[in-house]
Formats: sequence, C-alpha cells, structure tokens
Amino acid sequence: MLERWLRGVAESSLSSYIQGLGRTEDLRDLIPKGIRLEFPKKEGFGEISTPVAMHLAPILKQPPRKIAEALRSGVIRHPQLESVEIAGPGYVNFTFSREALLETLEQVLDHSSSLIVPADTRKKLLLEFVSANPTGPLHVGHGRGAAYGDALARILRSVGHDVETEYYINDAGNQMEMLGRSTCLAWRRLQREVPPEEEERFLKGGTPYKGDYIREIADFILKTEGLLSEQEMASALDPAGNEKDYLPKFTHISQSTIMGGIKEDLDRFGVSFDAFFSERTLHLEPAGSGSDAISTWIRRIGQASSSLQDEAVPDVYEADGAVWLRTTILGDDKDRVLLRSDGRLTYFAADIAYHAEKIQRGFDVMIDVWGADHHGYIPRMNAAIRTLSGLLGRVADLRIALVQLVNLIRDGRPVSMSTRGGEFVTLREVLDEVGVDATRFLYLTRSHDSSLDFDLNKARERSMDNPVYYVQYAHARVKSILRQAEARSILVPERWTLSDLESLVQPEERDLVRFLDRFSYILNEVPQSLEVHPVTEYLTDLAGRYHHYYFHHRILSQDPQDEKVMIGRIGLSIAVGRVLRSGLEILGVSAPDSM
RNA sequence: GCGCCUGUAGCUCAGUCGGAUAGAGCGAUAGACUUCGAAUCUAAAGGUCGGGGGUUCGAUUCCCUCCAGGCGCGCCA
Repeated sequence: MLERWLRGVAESSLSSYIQGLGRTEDLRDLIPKGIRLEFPKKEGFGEISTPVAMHLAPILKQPPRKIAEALRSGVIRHPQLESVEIAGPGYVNFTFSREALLETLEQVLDHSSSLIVPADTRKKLLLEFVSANPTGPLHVGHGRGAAYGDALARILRSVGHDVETEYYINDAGNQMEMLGRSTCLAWRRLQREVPPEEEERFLKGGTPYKGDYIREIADFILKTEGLLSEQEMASALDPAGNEKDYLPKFTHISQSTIMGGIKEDLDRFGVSFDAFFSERTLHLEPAGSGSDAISTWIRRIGQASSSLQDEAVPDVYEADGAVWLRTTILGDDKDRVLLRSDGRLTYFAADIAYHAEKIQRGFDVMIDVWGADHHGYIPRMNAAIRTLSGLLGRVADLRIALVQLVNLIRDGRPVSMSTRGGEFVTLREVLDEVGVDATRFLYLTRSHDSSLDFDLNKARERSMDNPVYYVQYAHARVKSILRQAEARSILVPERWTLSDLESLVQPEERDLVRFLDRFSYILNEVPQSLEVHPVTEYLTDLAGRYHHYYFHHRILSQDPQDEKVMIGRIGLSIAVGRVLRSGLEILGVSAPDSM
C-alpha cells in the first residue's frame, strides 16, 4: 500500500525532472520496467530504497546523485515520509513517518477495508491445472500441481482478477482402450489363470496399467456384473471378437471410477475446479478426411473466422498421408502431426481445439500448469497458439508454468517411484500420513520451477523444518492472547483509531507494521511472476517477526497503568493475526485458533 | 546428439527481470520456562555463489564455454 503510493509520487517527481531537462519522453519510455523499489534487509538503508537514479543516469546523461537529489526534493514534502536520504553512488532511501505507518495499521484493522490492494486492471484468466490422465489415481507429482494451481487461482482472485479454473480430462485415445483392457484382464484373473499367450494377444503387445487400483476396479466389476460363462469370457477377451460389447464397458467403468477417486482426492485436498473439460467431446467433430478435414475442423472451432472459409489454413500441410502443422517456425525440432494417416486426430490436434475453444471464450490470458516432463511440448503449443491467433483474428496470450518433480524422501532415502509399474505413492497416502495443511504448505515452499524434496518424516514433525506449524502457531498465539484479554475483561476497541495505536513506539513494532504493509505488494507480484512461494516465505517471515516481538515485549501488561500500551499491542497482534489468516487461506491452509 | 530445469553455508533452499556488507531454517555449539502458549526465543559459528572466460562503474544475476545432476526428445497421451 505504501509501496504503491511511493511509486506514484516518485514517478511524478522524476517525470517533472525529466521535463525540466527539456526531454519529451515519458518516464515509461526511458525505463520500461518502471521504478525499481527494494526492501533493504539491512538497517540504515531506509524502509524502501530505489536504485532508479543509477538506472536513469546513463540515459539522461546526468550524474546519478543529481537525479537522486531531484527525486528527493520532489517527494520530501509529503508528510508520509519522515526522511529521504541519498546514499552511496545514488541510492534513494525512504523512511516513512510514524503517522503513515500507523495509518496503514489502522487500515489492516478496519474490517470494512480489504487487506489487499487490487491490481490496476482486472483480467479474465483461465487457469488449467492438474489435468491428470484418468488412468490412475493422483500421485504426489499431481499433488504438487494441484496445490500450486489452486493457490495461484486464489492469489490471482485475491488481487481482483476474474479466474476460471479447469481440469482437462484426457479421456480419448489408445490409453483409454488400454485401461479397459487392463481392468478386463484383471477381472479375468479374478476368475481363472490367464495364460501368457492369451494375455499377450489380448493386450496386442501393449503395456497394461498395473497397481492395486486396477485390481480393485476389476473386483468392483466382478461384484456388480457377476461372472460370465467360459464362452462369454472367451468372446469378451478375444481382441477380434466381442470386444465391441465388453471393452467399452470396462473402459467406461474404469474411467468413471478413477475420475471419481481423483475428484474425491481433490475435494479432500481443498482443490476445486470450475469445470472439467472432456477431450472426447472434441473428437466428435468433424468428419471428413485428409487435409481438408483438418482445415474444416480447425475452422469449425474458429467459427469467428468466416472470412477464411475457403482458404487453406496457414502452416498446415499434407505429407506422407498425414496432416501436419509447421511447428518448426517457432523452434520446434520437427513439424507435428495433426491428423494421422488412418484418419484419426492426434492428442495435439485435440489440444489445439481445446485452446481454440478457450480463446473463443474470451480470456485475456490462458495459464497452463504442466508437469515438467511436458516441457518438450511447449514449442509446438506456442506454434499452435500463433496459428490459432491468425485464424481466430485475435492475439491469444498463453503462459505455461512447468511444475518440476517431487522427490519423496523417507528415512533419509528417496522413495522409488515408477508410474508404469504401478509403484507410486498416491496423494491420498501422503494426505493420510501428513495431513492436508502440511502437504499443501510444503508443496508451496519452493519455486514450482525447482524440483522439490518432500521429506515425509519431517513433514510429520512439528519443527521449524516444517514451517506450516510455525506459521499456524503464530496465529494461534495471537488468538490465545485475545482469549486472555477477554478473560481479563480488557476493553478492545471495535473500531480502531490512530489514538489507540499511538503507543506503538518500539523498533520491533515499527518493523512489524511496515512488514504487514508488504503483504499486498507480495500478492500483487504473483500475476507477473506466477511464483507462489514468495507468499509462503512472507508468512513464515511474518510469523518469525511476531514470535520475536512476543518474546521481547509483553503484550498483556500486569500493570493497569500501561493500558494504553497494552491496547496498542493488542491492535498490532490482531493485525498480524488477520494477515496470517488471510495469507494461509490464500494458500488453502487452515489457520487454527488453537493447536 | 539436441532441448528444458537445476548447481549458493554440513543439509534443504531464498536472493525482488545488473546494485549497498549474499540471507533464512535445519543440524552442530552455548544459553532462556515462578510471568501473555518453549510447536517459541537469544547468541556466536558456518560462503572461491559448480570451474573458467567475457560484457559493465558494478555480476549470484546477462553472454560464451566446460563440468555435474534431473527431465524430455512418437502418426503415444
């Protein structure tokens, strides 16, 4: 809040200085990135600092200290600032007045005002995440994507954006058939031995899905569908025979069972989606064959592009009996097939259709959260988006966030995982073991772009290795103090005024107040960076500062003479509690009143 | 072979799209509960920012190169 204000006055001060030099450019033209503001960690460099004078010096051909001086004289008259100092080669260090800081505290305590200053422009965003294939339960890797995507959605909403979240279900293609065959085979095994030749023939040389969940589904089918005669079984398992009747049934039951389990897990994890989008629906349209089919198909998606009806789609061509998209123009290794020579669409083609659909729904920005193993997919998707932009006549903005691997650690050793072999730790198992709060928080302590070591032993510990408890404890501590105050019948103001807070004079108090003010700033950085971990880091830091304060200054005084001081400190505590609760909620973590 | 991510204290990691003396936690060391919750706090210790070049007034940050680890390179999804 103070940061936002300071940015404004600094901009106008520098702008008038630049005009005074006889230059016609806008400040934004000279430094497109804007004025850089920093929060110095060291004492003595002010509360907010800027090296902007050094950035402008070579552009304006003026000495940095001179620019700094101009900036200083332009802002110093504001009562919000206690001092503005120029240091070193040309840093400008701002220190806020006590009144300005107390006013921000008053705002934090005002329940009618939001803790968070909204972004300048409200955008319509579509956030797609998790999108795990419905061929098996969510594992720890999906869990990280779920925690990240959900927290990102909450943060983007908290700063005022209009966010829709979506889960793309890959319910088409070979994998679904293989899923059906896998459960069918397992179901068969529940009745009698299956000779290897029969298994091989049935699976058509493919690799079946394994794992307990396949057997459980088979068991479920056995219970609901019963046994079949040997003759019926034989036809059910014959790849050339009766599979049309049986296989879709197995596929359907398997998929809906797995998807139901995924939704249960997400629900328990506190992750919700506005919509689930089925890939299969995209394959129903259109008919046709060859490059003509893909063109009409893409056009049908882009109904807005009526002017293109009879033109060839750019970058789409036919070769080797298949239809290709020229993705190499945007750095892909090779062009990619859209329509196979057998007339079926590829996964990529469907994904393009899906994104075309997104674009037409009118989102300003699409954000896709993918597992890191999909990074090779980025160039072709960017190429596709470019083609779609031309086709649909509007520029589409796609941002892709890759979530790196999760390494589970137990007893100091990595837990080996292999999805193919059905050996993996499910999200559900982790939630059973360490709980929702710790799991979510730990997933968000590192940048999504770095691989994460998830230590199951430490996740269960209640130590500083497990910062979720540290933060929750600070919140519980605030609540505990308030309970004490109530028990002692201390009169806490319902509506806080500056005079209630004037007693806050300690350096630790000032530090806390200005740190509370930074909450909004941290959240407002997220839409650009798409990084969520600064929020967990901020909360951990805030909790630490409060614990520190608590140990050095008694909040509830024994001495009735100190009532004024006590009220101020209670106010500060309430403010810390509000920000901690708000921050934890934004991460999808609970803020218990007692632990 | 090519591409993406990573390499910072013993360990796990921050480091704000080039800025001031590189920061936390854990672990190890020494301390603090007759007082608001010790799931906490305090103190000191710990660094050739993977190696080497380059650009710059200034590089952990940008460029090149090498080394190490992870992941990916289908008319699979």
